[in-house]
Amino acid sequence: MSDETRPDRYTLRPEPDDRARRFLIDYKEELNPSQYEAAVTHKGPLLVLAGAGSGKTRTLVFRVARMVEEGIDPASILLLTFTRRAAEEMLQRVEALLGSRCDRVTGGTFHSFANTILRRYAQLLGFANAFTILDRSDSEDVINLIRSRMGLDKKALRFPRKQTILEILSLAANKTCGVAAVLNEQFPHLLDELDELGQIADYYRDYKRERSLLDYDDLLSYLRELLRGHPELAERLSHTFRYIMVDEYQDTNRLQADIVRLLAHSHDNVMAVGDDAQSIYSFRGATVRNIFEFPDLFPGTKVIKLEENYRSTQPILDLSNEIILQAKESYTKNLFTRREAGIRPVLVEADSERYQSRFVGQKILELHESGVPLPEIAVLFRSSFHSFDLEIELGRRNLQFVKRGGFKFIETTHIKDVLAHLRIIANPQDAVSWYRVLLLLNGVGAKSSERILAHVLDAPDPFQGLAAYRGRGAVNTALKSLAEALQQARDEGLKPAEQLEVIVRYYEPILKHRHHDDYPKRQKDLEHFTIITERYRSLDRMLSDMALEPPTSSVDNVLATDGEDEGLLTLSTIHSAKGLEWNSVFIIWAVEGRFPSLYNKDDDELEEERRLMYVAATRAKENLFISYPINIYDRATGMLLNRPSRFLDGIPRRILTPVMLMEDDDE
DNA sequence: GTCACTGATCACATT
DNA sequence: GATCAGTGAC
Repeated sequence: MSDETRPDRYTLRPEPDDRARRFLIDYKEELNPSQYEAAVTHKGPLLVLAGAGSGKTRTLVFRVARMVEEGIDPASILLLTFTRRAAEEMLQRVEALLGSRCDRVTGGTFHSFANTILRRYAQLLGFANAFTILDRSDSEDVINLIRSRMGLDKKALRFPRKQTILEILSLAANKTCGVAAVLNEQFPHLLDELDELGQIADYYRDYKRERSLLDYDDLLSYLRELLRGHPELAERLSHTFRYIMVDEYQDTNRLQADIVRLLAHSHDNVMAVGDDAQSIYSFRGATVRNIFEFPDLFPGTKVIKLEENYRSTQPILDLSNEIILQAKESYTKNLFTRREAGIRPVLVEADSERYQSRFVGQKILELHESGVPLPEIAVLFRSSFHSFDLEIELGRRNLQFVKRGGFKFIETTHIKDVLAHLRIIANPQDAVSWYRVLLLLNGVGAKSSERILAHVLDAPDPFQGLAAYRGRGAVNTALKSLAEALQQARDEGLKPAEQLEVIVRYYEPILKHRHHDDYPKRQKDLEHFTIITERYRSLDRMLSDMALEPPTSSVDNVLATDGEDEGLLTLSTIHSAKGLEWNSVFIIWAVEGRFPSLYNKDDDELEEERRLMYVAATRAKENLFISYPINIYDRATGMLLNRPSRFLDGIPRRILTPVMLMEDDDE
């Protein structure tokens, strides 16, 4: 529908001050003029360029509240965020303002939203509704299988590894371009393999389709396909969700933009919020261009900038501005604050990683003693493994922490193993899980599992098929006990946690055999995992959640599950720190080779690393410490890391104060 | 032909 | 810690 033909009956009421009283909340009092403007503009496309700490979340919260107060049905509001947590937090804050009226707002990530819609309409695309979601390592397993079936692993010249193949296919999906374009742009050295990669892509797509498997990208791709191919459904959904808000728009990709465009097709009521200076997810196909092209996608877009920073003191902002000022491209905003006074950020050079860790540990204790609560302190780093040494140091000082980012609990082999059994129960056609489960059996390798699987999937009831299969000797007994366990766990009357217990009981001997060294630790993990699953009533729901929004804590932190971070210090990758803030922030490993990482060499990648440093610095409210160890030998590359991060080059001492570490031998 | 085990090699960020 | 190639055992 063009702009002309669309009836636009909405008129913004004039608002003399006395009229404002009809609202419970005094929006003008609560928000600055730009924020207010954003909160009361409900019709038509709106782009909010919100700088770091500019009260973006607050604006979104008040905007939802305002809509509900104006009588807009909460069920017609869709809030798409980067993590489920972000959505939950916002909706809780709205609830605090208005009570439970707003609990019918739909909120979540693009992926979880796609999952919800596809569970309902997947059959329109020829999928079973009980599809299984493949996480990254599942997808890699499939790629591996295909690669060996196509005989590409035996090729004389080396063929790319499964991670690389998947990365290429994933980028092609997210940027909605062909494999050839991805190769041209990012993997020119693999252009010779274009044909084979294309074949793998086709094979992979068909393989998943036949078995009702969807990877992360499929959730989005098929949602788009659904909307494009079924206009009447698109119309209906568009009508259901008449007010759409997309947070962190700078980290969305072309595919997501397409979805937003289609969803809003009948009304154009879309608010995109983001900050071009904080775009840090290009590895997921996100491009900062997306946010700039929003007005092209939605002609007539109103643009609002939020430039006042309420988070950080002036000295912290000075440093942040300095970091981003040196970027090659320039950004749209200039942040300012009224929090003039404050402590200057500090740059600490340490002789070794140990000294860096000791400095951080000691400083954290000092801050804590001077009254900063531990949950108000965070240590940020480029890569998850950068904190290993510090974790030991913190343990020594009895400082407990939650770690965000990095390997997740849910991704460990033993958890994935038991989940695979449950996934078979939920989707008996799930060949990926069948493989995983069969390969666990002693005497069953790649070949026999293919044979067994062919037999199993051919049977009208795969479980009967398994029970009927005749293997040789020990293999046969193993298969029988697997069949038995699956039958038992399949009982409709069981809750997910109980089903899991059946599987764990069956799996324990396998675990013992395969991981005899750290068997007890892994067994504890499994126990803990059953506790996590107790809140679920539906197996499908639980499995989707585990794939899309798994418990956030990383491996060793399960005990502080999803840690409402009570009393705990935070360790986090910068990526996982997006949108968060702390009174005091440490950025460690600010050294060339680690940050920026050695793997990112071209200009665009380096620009993104710079934005990453900017994101890190702008997390701090009052205290910011940047540190780097010097003269570190990097074994992986054989390089000596001996220069501070280029992003700190040339920053005047009055903005970033270098500090010497003094030895006070306490050991 | 098939599988299990050993030791060398390499490791960025995430829905 | 996970993965891969190589090797010996059945």
